Amino acid sequence: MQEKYVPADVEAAAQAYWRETRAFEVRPDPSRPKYYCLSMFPYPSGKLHMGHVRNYTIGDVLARWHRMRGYNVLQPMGWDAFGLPAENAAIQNRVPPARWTYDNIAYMKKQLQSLGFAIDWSRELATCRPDYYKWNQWLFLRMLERGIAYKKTQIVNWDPVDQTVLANEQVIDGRGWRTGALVEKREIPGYYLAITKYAEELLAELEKLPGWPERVKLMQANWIGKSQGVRFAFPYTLSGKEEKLWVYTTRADTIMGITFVAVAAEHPLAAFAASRDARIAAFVEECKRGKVCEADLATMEKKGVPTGIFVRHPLTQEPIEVWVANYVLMGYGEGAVMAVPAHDERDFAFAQKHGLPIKQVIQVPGKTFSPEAWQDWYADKENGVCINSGKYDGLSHREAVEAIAADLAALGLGEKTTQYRLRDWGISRQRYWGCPIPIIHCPSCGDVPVPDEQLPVVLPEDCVPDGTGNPLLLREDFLRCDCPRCGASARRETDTMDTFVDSSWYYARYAVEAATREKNERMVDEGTAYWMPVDQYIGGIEHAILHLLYSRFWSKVMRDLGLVAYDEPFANLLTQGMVLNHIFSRRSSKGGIEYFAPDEVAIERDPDGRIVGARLLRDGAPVEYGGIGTMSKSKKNGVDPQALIEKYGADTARFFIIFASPPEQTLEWSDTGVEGAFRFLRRLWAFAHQLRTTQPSGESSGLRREIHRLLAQANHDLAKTQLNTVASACMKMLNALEKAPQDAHAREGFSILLRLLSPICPHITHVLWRALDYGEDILAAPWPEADAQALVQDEIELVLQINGKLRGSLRISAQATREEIEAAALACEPARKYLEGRAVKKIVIVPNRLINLVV
RNA sequence: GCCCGGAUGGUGAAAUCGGUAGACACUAGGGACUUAAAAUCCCUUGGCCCUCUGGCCGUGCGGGUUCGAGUCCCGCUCCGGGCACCA
Repeated sequence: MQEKYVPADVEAAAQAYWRETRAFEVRPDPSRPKYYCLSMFPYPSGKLHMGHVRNYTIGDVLARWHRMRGYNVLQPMGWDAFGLPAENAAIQNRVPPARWTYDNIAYMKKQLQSLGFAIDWSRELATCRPDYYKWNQWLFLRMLERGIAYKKTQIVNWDPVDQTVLANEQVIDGRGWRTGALVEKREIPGYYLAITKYAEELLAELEKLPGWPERVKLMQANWIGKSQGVRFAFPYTLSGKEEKLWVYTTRADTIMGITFVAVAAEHPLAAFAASRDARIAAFVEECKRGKVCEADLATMEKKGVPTGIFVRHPLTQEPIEVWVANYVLMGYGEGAVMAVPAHDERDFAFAQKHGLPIKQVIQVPGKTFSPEAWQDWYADKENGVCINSGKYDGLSHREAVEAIAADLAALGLGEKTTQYRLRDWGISRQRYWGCPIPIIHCPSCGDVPVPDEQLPVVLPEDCVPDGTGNPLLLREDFLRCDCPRCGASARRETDTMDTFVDSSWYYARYAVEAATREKNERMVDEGTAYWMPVDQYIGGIEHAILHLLYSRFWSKVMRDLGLVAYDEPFANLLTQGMVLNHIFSRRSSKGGIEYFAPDEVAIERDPDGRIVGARLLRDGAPVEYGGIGTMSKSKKNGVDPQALIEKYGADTARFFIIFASPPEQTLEWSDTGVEGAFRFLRRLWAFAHQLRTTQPSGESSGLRREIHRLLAQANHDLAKTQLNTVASACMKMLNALEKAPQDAHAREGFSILLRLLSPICPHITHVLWRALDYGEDILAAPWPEADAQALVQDEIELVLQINGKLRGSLRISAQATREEIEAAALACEPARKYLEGRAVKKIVIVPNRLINLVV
């Protein structure tokens, strides 16, 4: 073995060995437990960034650890290859998205390989390949047959200059990113997937996922947003006709406090009012400005106009005016709400602004109501009782809801219902670089599904979008086709699918057998049945809701079609914290935003070290500081790990990112400390070199006890995926080995250290394992377990507290009884000093830890 | 605005069930080795006080529970993630 640690040589040797032995290509094997370890596949944006390195290193540590513990481990990799950035790149460089994407994949694959991940590359897939997206189309057609996929109108962001639909991300301060034009809302048709049909199951089965973080389950539950309430109608007469205005509320107990009704701008009643009143029409028009996004709607100033239309209170017959308000969402409930200003904060703000009456109908004992200012107790469901509500006075929230629902039902004007916040999933995108929706538009037959035998509908790969709309609209060779039903000439649908469709089932596809992939006559197979569900899924917390919920939904649809047997795709989930970096930007002349990498700017700080501004190094002019945020290509704040790998090697990069912080925690990027990781590996190498050439002498149980103590701790930490302290344990082991005399236990200790470290730093440990003749392949070595015998101690140290304050410590036999400990504590020097003869009232003993004397 | 997290030295962090706060590292300072540099090794490194033994304070802020709180409870502040067309 070489005297000096040269990472490039070590890593080349280890990687060559894995390649030659096909170390990570796996097949189903019923004789061993399986472990499907999956990291979220990357979008091929160009280069890896530190978030990827973190994600895949965490996954690789878990994969290698399980493999050494005897599991049959599958760890695949692929590419989430459709998406907007490829079109942006095309606009900028006039390169077809396909070429840009494939080039990026090739480069990023090399980067991943240089990091030495234990990936079965024979299963690699890219979602932009027809052999993959064929099955998106096939499953979409099955959903269409079952009424799970359907067509309706959707509201999109419209750029009136480019005549194109914009993503929320492309709308900056209400304007199109390229044109600077004011964005409008526009209604267009699109396909939806009825995820709401699965709302109840998606919610209920969260409880069957003990391996998921509580916070993710909580976020999903809130997103699904199940509520029990009452759907009821306000009758009204319009142009001589009896009509009903339906609303939904969870606070039927406040029904006697209604002082107005508010409808969304898109509500039919608003449209009717607008048709006869220019002021209302202008307001409805105003509501169309701005982008389609909940955050924008929620932070908007609450505005509204009265319609002059009155409905009747269903219980009192009192006339109630209908308002059009911008805070009512058409997509939730009925697009209309009863307004009870006294007990709903938004209604309160709206009523105050427009001088509408505020009528208190709930009282919490001991509180005083004032219409002047909102107080949180006004919305209290737990402690309130009805007042000013006639026969309902004195009833609690629950009692009043029951009574009022019953009365409304008796009148035929309402019923108790369950409502979900979750909306159906709109999958149509008016974009080129995505999976074509397999529909043909026939002038006589209408929308006709593409027959299965014509799948896949292949996307032409040579288009170059220019930002002015979907280039497929110009491709006659793609557009023209024959109607499968009547044979007449027809046109293909040009909308493509949301990229979340691609990522909703890729994990099941990785698992199929090679033969199935080659023939491509089945979406999934027995390989899927063997490997699924994923035993450990690892990915960013930013996917806590959408991607994970869509994947759960898609799995359930596949199950109901008899394709798979599992209910849930991911048994255990590790949500990796984001890797953050500073964001710098500047307005472009057109009103768009241009981002700059942190190394392109000079940062200015105030005396407290806070960043107050920055200047672009190129031109010296100021740029705006946008705080810190997740590393992304679009914000140009990603850090390419390449330089790190080239300078220190993959093992150092891997060790450093694992050591830097626990996996679930957000990490503000800084490479301070990389040197320390590298120094550790160099010391490891030097120690191995020296261990090879020295004869052991003497016997010291101290070292063995220390190594096994650290091992027990590290195994405990591994089980809860707290990997940073496993890295620390490795450092502590090396410190202990270096300090101890080279006794008979040094070789055992070092073999434990190598195995414990190998999932994190697989290259150096592979090479040292062989160099020290521990065996042929460290991957085949058994995972080390702590020897309980080695941990036994005769004497322990107890902390002495007096009134909870640390006052000293005492050494005592590990077998000492409670009485012996108490006697020893009372007799020791610090106790006598601090007690000063005062009587001890109480003695608290925490076994093996401390004794606290309370006086 | 709504939902979900986070905050511990100059820095990344540790503290397993409410029980010794700051393990392990980084940075900085001092020293050894060296012609020199690199590398390596040793020492110091939360703040304040003290001649020493040692003492007091300290886990974002303000309260509370407890023999004992970084950890539990209540109320805030700031930062991050998500909000359905970024992925």
